[in-house]
Amino acid sequence: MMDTGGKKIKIQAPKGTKDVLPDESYKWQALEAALRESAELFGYGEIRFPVFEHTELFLRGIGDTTDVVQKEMYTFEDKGGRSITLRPEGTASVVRALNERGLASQAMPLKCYYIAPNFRYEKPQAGRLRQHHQFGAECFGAEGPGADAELIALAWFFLKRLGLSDGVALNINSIGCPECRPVYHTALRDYFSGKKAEVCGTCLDRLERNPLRILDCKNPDCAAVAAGAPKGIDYLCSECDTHFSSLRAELDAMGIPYELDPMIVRGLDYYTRTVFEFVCDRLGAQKTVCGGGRYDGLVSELGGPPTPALGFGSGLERLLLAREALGLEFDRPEPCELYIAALGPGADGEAAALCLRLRERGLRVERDLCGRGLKAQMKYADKLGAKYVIVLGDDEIARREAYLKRMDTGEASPCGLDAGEIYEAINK
RNA sequence: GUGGGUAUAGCUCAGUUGGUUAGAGCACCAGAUUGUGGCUCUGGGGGCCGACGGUUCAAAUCCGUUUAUCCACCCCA
Repeated sequence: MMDTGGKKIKIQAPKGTKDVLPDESYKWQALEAALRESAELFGYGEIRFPVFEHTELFLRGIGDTTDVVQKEMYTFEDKGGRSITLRPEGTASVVRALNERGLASQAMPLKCYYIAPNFRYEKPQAGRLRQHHQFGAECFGAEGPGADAELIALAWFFLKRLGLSDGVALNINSIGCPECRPVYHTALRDYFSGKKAEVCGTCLDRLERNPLRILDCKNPDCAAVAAGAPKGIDYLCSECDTHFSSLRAELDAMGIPYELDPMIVRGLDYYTRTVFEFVCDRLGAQKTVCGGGRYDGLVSELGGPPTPALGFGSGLERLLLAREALGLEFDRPEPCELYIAALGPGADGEAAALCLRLRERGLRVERDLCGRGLKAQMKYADKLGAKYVIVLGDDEIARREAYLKRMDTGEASPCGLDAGEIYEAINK
């Protein structure tokens, strides 16, 4: 709320954005800590990159026929006349950054992760925002199915660590490579061309642009037609087929449960071979909590050396929603350990100094900053969950001694007004 | 971009067939014999009833428009 010439107007957060205030940020911190630890256990190092990029990067990287590029990007011209876009997803930026640094000279495999905001001009709904945050992991230089298995294992690992393994299911598919996919596309086109009357308008459009997407249409009529469509798995070339079955064997060996889902089609054009998603069915319509796959062609598409690669993205907001749906809570932050109630202006300096000395020793200490009376300060200390309280008045300062009161039992014992002594008394 | 629901205090919501100065609970602040929290009691601050326009003697209430929000489609994390 701000006052502009007598009229109060409310300025609210832009559509599709969310604030995280201190009473909730501990959840984000705990979530992020779990994600970072998981990534690092798997040998992934953090990468940081800008929030905006040249628009061209996403046009080439994501594919200019995708919905993300066609209608969801925050694109603008900067003062230098460059076309700039707020990053709608992380993979293109990672590839760009690594190419720029000379990917070919890096030790392979190169594994990195990020936790970063993405921006898409969408119509918000449950689990879908215009600014959302993703945990992403990308692995470069590993062609074999072991990399796919390890990446999926990482996703499985952090989801389990977050307590979501029971609420989440893994679906995998292989959409083939530039060798075998055209064969399948042709088969799909042949199939759907004979059924044009039975599918919806957008699917007719998809038939031209990307017939794979028809398989994913939620329209019941289209789904019925799609059910009889040729299966991509039957058209994989022998290399892709071997890759996919080896991946499944490794997942089986690790005991990671999954379903084969021929309907999985990722909406980003760069995927090849393995695609997968973890879905939480307690989550409403936007229930994919982690999705990714292999993108062997992207690095060279963006000007780098031909490099096999794969990765996933996982939405932090959805992870938090999933935990909430399952009734899981995060530990609250440590409460205040000591509250110093100062009485009268003479005590303020003493209280300020004690607070600083004790904070230097690593203690969470608070004191009155609002000029409140003793009773109000005690109430506030209680609200903070303070474990101890010291009342500092002229008397105590003159005697250099005060009572250290335990808030849970109410008992108080004398304690000298010395940071060291107070610290010892609290930590004994 | 398409469709539906909802807009009253910081939060959760009441508000009778249109009728005086718009309510409760929680939260916040201050008191209940001068320096000690939780329980209880009392009091207080805080809303132009989302915004604009219309009908009416009279609108939080009826009508229209708009904005926001929620949910679904599309797409995605």
